[in-house]
Amino acid sequence: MINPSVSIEDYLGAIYRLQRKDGQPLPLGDLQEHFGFSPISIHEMVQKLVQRGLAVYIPYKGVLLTLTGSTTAEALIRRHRIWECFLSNELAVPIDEAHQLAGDLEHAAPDWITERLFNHLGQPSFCPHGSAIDELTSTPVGISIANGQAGRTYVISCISPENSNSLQIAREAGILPGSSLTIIEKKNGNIEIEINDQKKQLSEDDLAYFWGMDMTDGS
Amino acid sequence: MINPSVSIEDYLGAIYRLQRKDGQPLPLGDLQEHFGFSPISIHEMVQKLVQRGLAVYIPYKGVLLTLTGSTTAEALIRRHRIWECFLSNELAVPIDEAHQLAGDLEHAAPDWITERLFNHLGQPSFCPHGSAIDELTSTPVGISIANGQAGRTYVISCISPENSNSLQIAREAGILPGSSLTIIEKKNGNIEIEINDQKKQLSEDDLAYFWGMDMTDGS
DNA sequence: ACAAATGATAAGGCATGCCTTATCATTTGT
DNA sequence: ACAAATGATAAGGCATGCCTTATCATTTGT
Repeated sequence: MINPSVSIEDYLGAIYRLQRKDGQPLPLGDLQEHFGFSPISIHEMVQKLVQRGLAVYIPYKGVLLTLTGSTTAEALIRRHRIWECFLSNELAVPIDEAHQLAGDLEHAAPDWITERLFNHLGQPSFCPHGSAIDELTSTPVGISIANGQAGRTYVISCISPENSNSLQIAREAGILPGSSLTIIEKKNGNIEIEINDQKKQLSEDDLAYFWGMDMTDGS
Repeated sequence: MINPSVSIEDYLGAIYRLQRKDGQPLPLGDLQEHFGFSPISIHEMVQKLVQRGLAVYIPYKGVLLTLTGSTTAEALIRRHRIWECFLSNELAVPIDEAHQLAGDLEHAAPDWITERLFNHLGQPSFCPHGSAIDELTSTPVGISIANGQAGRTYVISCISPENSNSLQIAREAGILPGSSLTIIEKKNGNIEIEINDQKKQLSEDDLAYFWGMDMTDGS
């Protein structure tokens, strides 16, 4: 409790990231999908969070973080994003690998070290995939590219939600915050885009991870 | 084995650092003193190293690392020292805290990341307490200050062996590699020194951790 | 409204890395 | 050479975070 274990921290982070903005409890099924553990293991760990006063569990509904849980999760995610900045900006690690490694480093480095790192990095505002470091709960800027219109060009603001899958897709497609992305054509679940002067086909589901602002002239 | 656990790595590192240069086995008592675990736990873990082909155990004598064990330990210690450089040089973390934190980070970051960090840092030759990064087995330069002579001035080359105790003493006394240290007087186990224009009293045992070269004029 | 789907929970298991207690073997000092 | 000190090892325990199997409760869709 005083020192949450790595597992406890991972659960806190997952709940924080997966939670609904409307304050509704997060179904355990969502956590199960996220971690790939058995429902019983998820249930056990949630009970531990409850015991430690980090979460509240409403049977048949889901989990909610308490204020303590939420605060702890925020500190964790802040550490996570600062490490991502370091790995990406200073060591040129691709964003999907940076995300994964930050998941280990965030547990190893205490807050005060991470704050020094934050200053060392020049107090960046955003992590490499575009999430804000100081306003964790801010919603993505613009619209999801899956909802974009053919013929329009969008400047990517962020990749959200941040997970191994979305960041791997981003790396493979070469789409980063700041990239200009043009929608060429949409047809039955697939979208043809132009990015970095290259034409690509991506599924609507994959493009839902990308958020951006319409930068087409006159719009 | 393919992925040694944190504990296994810690044992490898400890054995490598504590091992005799003459190739004699390291008594388990030394490991016990280092970790503060029970003799049985030490014995159990050593058996695990043996099972994994990382060490050889000679009953009533001690442990020896195999080639694999030695190589793995060297990679670990190299990672350790590179992280120490980062924490000390870039984030201005005191060397004793850097040592401790590096003990966590070394397990979290894989070799390839650490190599990028090494390059990012400008391929430093020495870690903050003066141990070589590329020649792990090199013996300290000069003599141990505990064996120094009154009236002589030494430039500190390194603090060895590197452990929480020695590095904490170094930080508290303000002694770092590169520091000039003058021995004022030696009397019954205590040594009076001048460092950074300040006079201090340290025990012979504590000063044994510091190594340096005699820089007195004309010597 | 009721069956089917989903969720909760009890019981028991496993690996890891620690622990204590107790017994037996070897080495060491005088 | 023999007692005392040290080391080895067996047996059993504990917390953590996973697992499977099985049973019971609630919610959901039609």
